[in-house]
Amino acid sequence: MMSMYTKNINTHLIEIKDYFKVAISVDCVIFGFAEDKLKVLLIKSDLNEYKGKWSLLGDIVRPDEELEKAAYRILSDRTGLENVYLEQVQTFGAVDRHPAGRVITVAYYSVVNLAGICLQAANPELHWVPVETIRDMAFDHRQILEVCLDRLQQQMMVQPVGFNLLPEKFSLRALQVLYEAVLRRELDRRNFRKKFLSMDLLDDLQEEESDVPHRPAKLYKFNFNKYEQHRKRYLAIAF
Amino acid sequence: MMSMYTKNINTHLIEIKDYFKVAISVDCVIFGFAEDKLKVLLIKSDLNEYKGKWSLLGDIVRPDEELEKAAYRILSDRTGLENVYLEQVQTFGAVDRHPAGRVITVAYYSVVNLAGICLQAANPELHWVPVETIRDMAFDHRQILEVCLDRLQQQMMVQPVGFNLLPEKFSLRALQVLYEAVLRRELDRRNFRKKFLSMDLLDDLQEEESDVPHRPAKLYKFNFNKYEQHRKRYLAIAF
DNA sequence: ACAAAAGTGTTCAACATACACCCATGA
DNA sequence: TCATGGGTGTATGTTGAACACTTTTGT
Repeated sequence: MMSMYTKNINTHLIEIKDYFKVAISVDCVIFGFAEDKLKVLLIKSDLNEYKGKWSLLGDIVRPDEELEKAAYRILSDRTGLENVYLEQVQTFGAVDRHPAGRVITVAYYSVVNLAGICLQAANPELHWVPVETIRDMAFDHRQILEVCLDRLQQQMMVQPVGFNLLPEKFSLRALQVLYEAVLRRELDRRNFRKKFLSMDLLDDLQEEESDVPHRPAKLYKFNFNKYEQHRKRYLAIAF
Repeated sequence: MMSMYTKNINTHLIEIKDYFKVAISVDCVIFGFAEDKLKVLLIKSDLNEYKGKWSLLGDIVRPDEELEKAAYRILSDRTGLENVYLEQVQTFGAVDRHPAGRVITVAYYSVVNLAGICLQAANPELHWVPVETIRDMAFDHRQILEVCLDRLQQQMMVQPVGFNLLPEKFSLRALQVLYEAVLRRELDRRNFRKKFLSMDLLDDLQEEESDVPHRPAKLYKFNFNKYEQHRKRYLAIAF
């Protein structure tokens, strides 16, 4: 029974049937951004059925634990980060989705600044994998990833989630590369800059990049406070 | 044990603890439209704790049942309708949300043409309740309703879900009244008509209203096929 | 003839898109 | 001086918003 809390339900086979008819887990799709690519934090599955395949970070929810708390626990256990952006996406409950029995999983996605993370030394199997290189995954995790990626793309256009993927100080170029990587399309540089500068939510830090082999870019910081105050509501009917 | 399948987890107290550590249920927020008002199908709770309060339609998920199947089952049991629009919204898992123990519930919303529904005679407690009159509800159902209503409002602006709330043949006026009721704001008639007619997704049926004490309106039908083919993808970055 | 809702067009402002040149820096 | 990306403005088309009168029907 103890092992239920210390082992990971996705990487170690547990006879859930002996404890629960139905078990609840949380799976986290943790997005990061590095080398101009969108990445996801994944672990190699230990489970025989899925030996060597990539798996999301997940765990069962403890009987007295809130769902969101469980997601934060997984996140801080694996990345050491607290207070990160986290959002529930969807629940996956296919009867045969887990070989150990009926495991219904609630998927969350998170966006973190990958640069500020020391992966736990205890987990050499943990890797930041570029999203576009991912093919097979364990369980239905490929599908979960897909749905979370869709959600991220939608949110990026409507809320300032992207800034959590960058360091606090960033150039407009970095921001654009990020948007292009997540939305998977090229954007016009002048229009992109115009748009973000005209939103008036980027604080000009009066600083510049250094150590670049070309003209250094100005650095900005996203003003979350100003955003919270001037939040736009969404109006147009269009489909 | 048998009673778990025939009784409703939200209206009859069951000692879940004896069977499961955690139970999974599905709750359906079923929207309808009548008398120019958005309504939800609700039932009076039988549970002592929530005697007389409104409750969503829900039931526990059977061990071998897909989540979505469970939602469809609830829907067709209560409304007799098949093949309706149904969408998963969010999962609610607060530790104390159900007095019978830990019950994690997956919320779905549905939109149906209320006119085509005969409520099951076996359920005199079932009612179409105008959304704006709803105050207290059993459990956390008020919160669930709120979240589903938000989602419905968002979807209405981006996908043609609204048409499922109307009869097959409808006037532009009826469509506008529906949008105004769901989005809770007035819309300009000329702009509304222009927008929907220019989408070119409404088939002019060459029919008119009858028995109205004024000039009869033309009737239209939404062309779902055409929509599926010309689906817009959503582009602008705005927040 | 009157009441009640149907139907219709134009103007203006805001915003998305397309597009090309000069500038600052390090090598 | 060259290579590399940083930084800028204008013109055009589309779309949303505001707004008032005529038409058709039933009573």
